[in-house]
Amino acid sequence: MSHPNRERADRILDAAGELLLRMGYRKVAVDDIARAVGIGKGTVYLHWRNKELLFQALMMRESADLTDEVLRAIKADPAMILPHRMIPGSFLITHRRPLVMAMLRGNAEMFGSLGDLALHKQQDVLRAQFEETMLRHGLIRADVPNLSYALSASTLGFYLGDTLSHEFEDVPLEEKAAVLAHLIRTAFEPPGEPDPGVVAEVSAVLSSALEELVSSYRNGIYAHDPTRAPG
Amino acid sequence: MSHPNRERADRILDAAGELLLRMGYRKVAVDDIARAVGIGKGTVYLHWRNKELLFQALMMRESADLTDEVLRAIKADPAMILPHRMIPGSFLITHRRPLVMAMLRGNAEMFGSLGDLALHKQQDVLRAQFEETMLRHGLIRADVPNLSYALSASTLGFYLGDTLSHEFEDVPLEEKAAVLAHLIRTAFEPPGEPDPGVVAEVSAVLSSALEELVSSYRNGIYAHDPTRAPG
DNA sequence: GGTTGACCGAAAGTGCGAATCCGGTCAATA
DNA sequence: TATTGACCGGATTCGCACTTTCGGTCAACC
Repeated sequence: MSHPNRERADRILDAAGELLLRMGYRKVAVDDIARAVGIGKGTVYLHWRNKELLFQALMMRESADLTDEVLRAIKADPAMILPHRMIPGSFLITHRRPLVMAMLRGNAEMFGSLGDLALHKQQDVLRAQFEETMLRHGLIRADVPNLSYALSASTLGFYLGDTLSHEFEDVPLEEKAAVLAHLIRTAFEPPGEPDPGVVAEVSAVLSSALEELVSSYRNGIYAHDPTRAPG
Repeated sequence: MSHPNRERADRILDAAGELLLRMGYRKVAVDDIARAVGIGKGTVYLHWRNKELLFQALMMRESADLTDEVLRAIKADPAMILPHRMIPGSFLITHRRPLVMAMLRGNAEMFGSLGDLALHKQQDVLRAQFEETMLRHGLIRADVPNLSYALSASTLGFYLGDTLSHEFEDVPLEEKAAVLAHLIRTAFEPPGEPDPGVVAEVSAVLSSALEELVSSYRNGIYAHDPTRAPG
């Protein structure tokens, strides 16, 4: 094997993440990252063609890890796929990842020109599939108008909550998640208990979709390794 | 009467609002406003001690007009006080006022240092009163956790919706309002039809609260007129 | 006495050459 | 042959003098 070793790539991404949080995209020099890892700057370029791809890889890894965490929660308890558990659960998991939070908030000065990373496309596909599956199995009510927008708009405020207004920044995260759970359950789920068989089935479908997403993210991390010939 | 006439003050505020929308707070010179109205710069200072107070008055007037519009809607149909009508209704009314929208979005470059204007205090009082009244009369369910936060967070996303993400900017405003109505009704209101007597009573209470708020705003507009001695 | 616009000073903007930074490369190195 | 860091050049920042803008005042005017 002639291509740069993966463990080193991870150490580079670790350093990049730490520096990104501390100083923001523009003020982090590739040289800083290399020095933090104890390698030469040139070596970094053996892993990614340029700075932007390096940080894209970082965010890919972050997304993969986050998705994996959600996936494990579902494996541990299939009922986690119910919207009123899935959505607040993801909310909590996401909030433990400062890089993802910064990206969601479009933190302009942390991520300079570093675009939307095209992560959204895959996420959008998954979200559409989530909604469709839930609807088909009766786990989301059929009478919600414009479901996609409804879910986005009603969830967005929870994520951006204390970015503006600071009014509720003292409310503990778990309490916010509980509010979100109430909102989702009452506004989007049908009354009554869900059928356990349906839950198991949907859980399986969703797990494999998430697994696919995780590995698609993971592939992306090294997709730009210059020593690998393109497919 | 020796103090500057009110009709002229309104013309000044009209011009200020127009220029504010077109060029933003910093690029609007007091002289521009005066010239647009056809008066001298000094005359503007007969109405407000400085530029900031002028624009605060502008936003006061804007808030008063908006609140008044909501009030008239309630007078026309008392059932408008029901959360699932009041909140989407205010949403629509607010969206027709570009200045208020810009302020809500904290449009930093439109309102330079122009702070939060202390409008929030009065609004917060009203909101608290709204929630308390609704709860007391059973028009909002008692089992919603952290009601204040729940309402804020679930509503916020609708207001900020296409500021970020642009994903749903093609969805017509009326459809967004309909989604919001569904959300509020299912998540915050009890099932079944409300008692018409209760609606009438709450409508009266709320109307007078709104009237008070409107006149408090209106008083604020000229509160800084230097030719008027402070109370 | 209501109104004005010339006037003031602080602050923001402009122009520009010098100095610095930093992404990306590649010949030298181990 | 994997790794490196000196090196290149484009872009950004800095320093600084100069100009312009503009909020706020007030003597003069109607």
